[in-house]
Amino acid sequence: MTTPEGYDKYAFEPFAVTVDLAVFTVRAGTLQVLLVERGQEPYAGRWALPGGFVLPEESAEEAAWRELAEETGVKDVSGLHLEQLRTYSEPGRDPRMRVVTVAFAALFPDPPVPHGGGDAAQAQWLRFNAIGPLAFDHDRILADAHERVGAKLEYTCLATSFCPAEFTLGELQQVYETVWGTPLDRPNFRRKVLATPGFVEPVPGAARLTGGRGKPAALYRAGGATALHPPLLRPTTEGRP
Amino acid sequence: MTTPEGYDKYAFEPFAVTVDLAVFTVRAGTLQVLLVERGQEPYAGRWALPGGFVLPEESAEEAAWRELAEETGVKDVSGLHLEQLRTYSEPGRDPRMRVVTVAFAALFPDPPVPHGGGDAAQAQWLRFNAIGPLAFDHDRILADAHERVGAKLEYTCLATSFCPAEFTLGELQQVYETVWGTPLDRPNFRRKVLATPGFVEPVPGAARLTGGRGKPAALYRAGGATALHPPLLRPTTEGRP
DNA sequence: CGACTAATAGTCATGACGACTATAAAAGGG
DNA sequence: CCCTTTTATAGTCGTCATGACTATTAGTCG
Repeated sequence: MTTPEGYDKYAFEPFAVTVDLAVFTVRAGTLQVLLVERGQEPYAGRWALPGGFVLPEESAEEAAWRELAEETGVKDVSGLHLEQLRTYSEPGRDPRMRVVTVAFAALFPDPPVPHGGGDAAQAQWLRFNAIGPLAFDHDRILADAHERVGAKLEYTCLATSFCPAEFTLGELQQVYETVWGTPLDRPNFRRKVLATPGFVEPVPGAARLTGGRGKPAALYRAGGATALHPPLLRPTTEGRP
Repeated sequence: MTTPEGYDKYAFEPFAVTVDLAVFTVRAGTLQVLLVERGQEPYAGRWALPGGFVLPEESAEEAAWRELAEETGVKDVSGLHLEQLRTYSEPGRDPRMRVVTVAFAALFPDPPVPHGGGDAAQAQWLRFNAIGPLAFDHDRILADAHERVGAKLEYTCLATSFCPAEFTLGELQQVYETVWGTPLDRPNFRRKVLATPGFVEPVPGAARLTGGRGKPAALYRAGGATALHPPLLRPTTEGRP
């Protein structure tokens, strides 16, 4: 038996532990993912999820926050949404050695600049729909992350994490439509969002945003609620396992 | 930066990777958890979740299945529900060394015998409500597992995994009430379950079980569906984060 | 000024759900 | 043997959430 009683330095195999991040954003009605291009074998030239080793004195969560700041080039990433997805540990997932990775899903609200400074290997935003095969098992991780985010939009207020501090209901609806890939009825979406206490609250200054054509929309900001009761279910999705 | 490019044997700290299992069952209207008593320091004499090291040639899932069979003493554990919960990686969670654990939640349908054979350190079933402080961070893992199972009852057919192959609707309702700790209205529960296609299907032989007092109940078995649309929400739980 | 666009305000029928009441089929006690 | 207790099953009723629409308002663009 391999119970954790009386650890023997040689009773177990040491593994490398990494974190991998699936960072999403919604820009111009498209869902985008932060990716890095691999420079070395294996999978040289392929795109991969940003990530890195968990350091000796940090947890996987701390490593994920650190990587999130490093890869996006943003100093203050507090306030972003970051949650653990699951852990991928198949023995052959990295051909070089045994690597166990803790995957995270993160949301970037305000579309940041494509790629900032001088670092050539800086991460880039790519359209979720136009992503070819990724390195390692990152296709699966990304698919799992997408499914998780889509599911969480149903029963949490997560969608506001995709939006800037102040947003219109049209922008919020676009988040849902972009992540789910389904159009929603605008009046019904409005009614549902406004009927959920604490989901959004109107910006008091009677502020209105005049972006382009059409009637200017009222501005809202995220409310205090975190859960949606009852949930805002995806349409036409009958039996979803 | 700590990107996974060009692994150096000494660029990372090796961690021990374990699995920990929160195994639930419903027996006689009480929720019970499989626990082992620790014989050594640290936390000697305390109860802990069963678990063990991930072996060099197996994934965390395979390790969890192996541990599930070992700790319960049941040969064939296929068919049981086992799912990954999340990974706990705080540097100080094991005082001896750096251990990253992948936690799993499992369900045992038919209440197995309290503890089987000769092994003195065999795992035992304890009432969920009467569980003192566990070893390590297992209190938190157990709480997370309980919350996950309770949430999954809402929107999946998971409850049938707590029941034997053939069961009455009263038994199924007792699963919900036991895990959630809330009484449910029997006629409404019936209506909801029977109205969900594929949740349960009646046993064809017009079979009826006469257990004790009262009118005998019809027998059902699990249907083909896995998801519940719309979900069966917990009552009186307004804003749940 | 008028077409176009987008936001906002309704309407209406259906379905799901909570709170009940009523009936049926067994066991057990006098 | 009847009557009470117990549990399963059937049905009712009002409310609320929702999907599918239609209508109105307030701006830009030509």
